[in-house]
Amino acid sequence: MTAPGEAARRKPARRPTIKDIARRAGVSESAVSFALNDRPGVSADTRARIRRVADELGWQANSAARALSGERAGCLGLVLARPARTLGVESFFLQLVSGIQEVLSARRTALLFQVVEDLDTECALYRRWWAERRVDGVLVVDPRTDDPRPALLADLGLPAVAVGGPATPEPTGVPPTAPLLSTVWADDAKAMARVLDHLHDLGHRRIVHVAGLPDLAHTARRIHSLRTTAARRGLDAQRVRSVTTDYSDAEGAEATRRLLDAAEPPTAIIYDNDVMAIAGAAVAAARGIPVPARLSVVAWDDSPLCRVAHPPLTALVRDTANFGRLAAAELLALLDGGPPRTVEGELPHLEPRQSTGPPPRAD
Amino acid sequence: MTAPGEAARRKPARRPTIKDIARRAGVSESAVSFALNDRPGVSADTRARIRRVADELGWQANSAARALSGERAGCLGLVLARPARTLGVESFFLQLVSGIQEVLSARRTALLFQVVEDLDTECALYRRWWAERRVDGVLVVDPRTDDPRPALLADLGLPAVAVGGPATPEPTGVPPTAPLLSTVWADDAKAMARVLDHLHDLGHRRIVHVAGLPDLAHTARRIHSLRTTAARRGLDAQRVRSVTTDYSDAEGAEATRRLLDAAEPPTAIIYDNDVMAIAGAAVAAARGIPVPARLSVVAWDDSPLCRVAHPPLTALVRDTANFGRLAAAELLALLDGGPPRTVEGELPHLEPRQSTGPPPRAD
DNA sequence: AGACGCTACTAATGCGATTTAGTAGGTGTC
DNA sequence: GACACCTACTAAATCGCATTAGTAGCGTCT
Repeated sequence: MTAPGEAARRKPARRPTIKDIARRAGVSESAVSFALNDRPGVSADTRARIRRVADELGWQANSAARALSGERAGCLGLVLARPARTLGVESFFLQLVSGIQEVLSARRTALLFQVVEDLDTECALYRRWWAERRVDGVLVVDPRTDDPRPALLADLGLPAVAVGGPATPEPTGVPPTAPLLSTVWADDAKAMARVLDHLHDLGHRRIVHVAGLPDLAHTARRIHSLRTTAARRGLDAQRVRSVTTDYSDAEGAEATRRLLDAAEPPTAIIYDNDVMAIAGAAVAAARGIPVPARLSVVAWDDSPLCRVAHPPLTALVRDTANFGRLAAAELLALLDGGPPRTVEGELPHLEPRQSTGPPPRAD
Repeated sequence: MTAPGEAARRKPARRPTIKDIARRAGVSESAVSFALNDRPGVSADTRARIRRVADELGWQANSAARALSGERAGCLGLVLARPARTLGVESFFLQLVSGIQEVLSARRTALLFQVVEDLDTECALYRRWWAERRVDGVLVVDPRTDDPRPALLADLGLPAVAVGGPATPEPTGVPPTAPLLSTVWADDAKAMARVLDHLHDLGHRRIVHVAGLPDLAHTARRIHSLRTTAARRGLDAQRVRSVTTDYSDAEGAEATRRLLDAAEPPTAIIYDNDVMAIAGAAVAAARGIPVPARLSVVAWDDSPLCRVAHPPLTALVRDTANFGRLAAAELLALLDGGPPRTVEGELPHLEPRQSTGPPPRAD
């Protein structure tokens, strides 16, 4: 009657605790804790013995117990706010995540990953994770021009790294609490200038940038850079400009159609992601417009697709996994008490392929 | 001197505990626990009052404390074992994950997601998660024909759902411990039969299946189905066959090149994913082989890319997010003490687009 | 009126670690 | 030899919640 669940299902192996180690090593639990956490208070001999026993038993700290007493959850969070519709073909996130985890796994830190529909849900999730003490910090992606997240996170005291750009250009007004927000970003402005230079040097004068979501910070930076670079080169703002989309293949194709139907169609188009670039190239192909003879195409972000496209697309290549590594390292540094920093990742470089060339003679 | 960290960094808001609620509601902590967990032992009035106070304080259970006392971590795990190289363009996983999380978030369950290099690391990770009590169960993807994971998980007593196919056809030998493994799968065999029927009806007699990794269970099922369906239809096994790849665009393209160079090139190719299909179509385009006039192309798994390709690719469409929902629901049922089950997801359906048509007359 | 049972609670214990406050035992000092 | 002092440990408290074992109060039955 008092029998412990000696039911049909055989009980799986019990997980060893420090108590088990203590008993087998003939010491107290505290000694075990000291030994396994590299704290002083145990002799080298005892420490070695305890370590050996722990290994024998295959002991691993119970993460819940550790989190409860030690303040640290040993877990970081990453939320991706994307309407399911645009959860399309993008290697970006898996690459980023794999880079992040390379760094985290070395530190035995787990990553909580969640896809949500919108920004509000994302914020609610941060609150919940904070209240539940589920994560020690978060990686914030897709920073926006007017972003509520840094303030929220500062308020909660949740350490964070903004991946992809300075979410807040400068702390404005009264800091609510000391923000623990680092930033890892790439110089989109300079990259855009390089692309424009490349096209301009080839002879293009009518260049359109099919941008992504307008309220993302990096989109704003790219648009701004296009404008200033064009001005610097004395290009006509009517002919060198940006149009915004939602990053989907559908809007990329639609924008391309509109552009090609215009009285003075562009001779080069820069797409803010690979999917739109492919979609755009397909539109051109469908209309019998040869690439690059009559239209040059550049994709921001490379992918296998750009390589297998016909013709292969000139692309801005960046090492996304490395970006993830950088971000993870920065967040860990923050958790270790380091100061918030702003770190610049590698500048994307232009990989010329067969989708760019000089514009048709008439232009 | 005894001042609590009244340091430079202002202390972030303290998270309320049940003790705070108990004090404010004038009851004991146990009463609060009962009230908030829908257990008997408190009157309706008191329960309501406690709930109100908890809401006011914005209380959320500390996940570590709950895990420590309540046995449940409130967290599930998903490991993706992929060499970084093939972490390419695939909407499959993000879609799957977003479906999974739709179900989980309703139950306040988090998802630990990790990308690793290989199967061994994946197994090690399961062990660690188990030892650390980090997860209550896991979702196993990419089941293989000879898969070590079911046995390991059964051994650990870690509930799991195999996503994408019966990892073990039937429990063979002595079951180590009662396995808690459910399966969610799609009938790849029937889907393959449909594809083959479609192509056969169009008149194709030389059909090649460019398959993915040969040791994945669903690849095996597709290959087997191709063979038996071909036999049933009286097709020549020399002319209707499968070749395997690693799913990458590079191998997809390479396989296509080899096939097209053969003495009797196929008139139709079925690719096991969208990336290879696009790469294959690009190879055909590069050789001036018109699709579908001289070569029909079918992609297994749809994506925006198939739609924007030129011509748009005929694809086997499946609702991946829904597959994720199904898997998550099954795992939760298992955690609630339900029996392991095998659930069949929706059959993928063929979406004919412009990449398939009758073979050239000569054939 | 006492035994009984039920409701609505409180007190105490445990989960598995970390951490603080002790406490033996040895060493050095004058 | 009394004292301080360090080393190497142990005992006990703690984290926040769940849970089990009480317990007080009240109505009911015989």
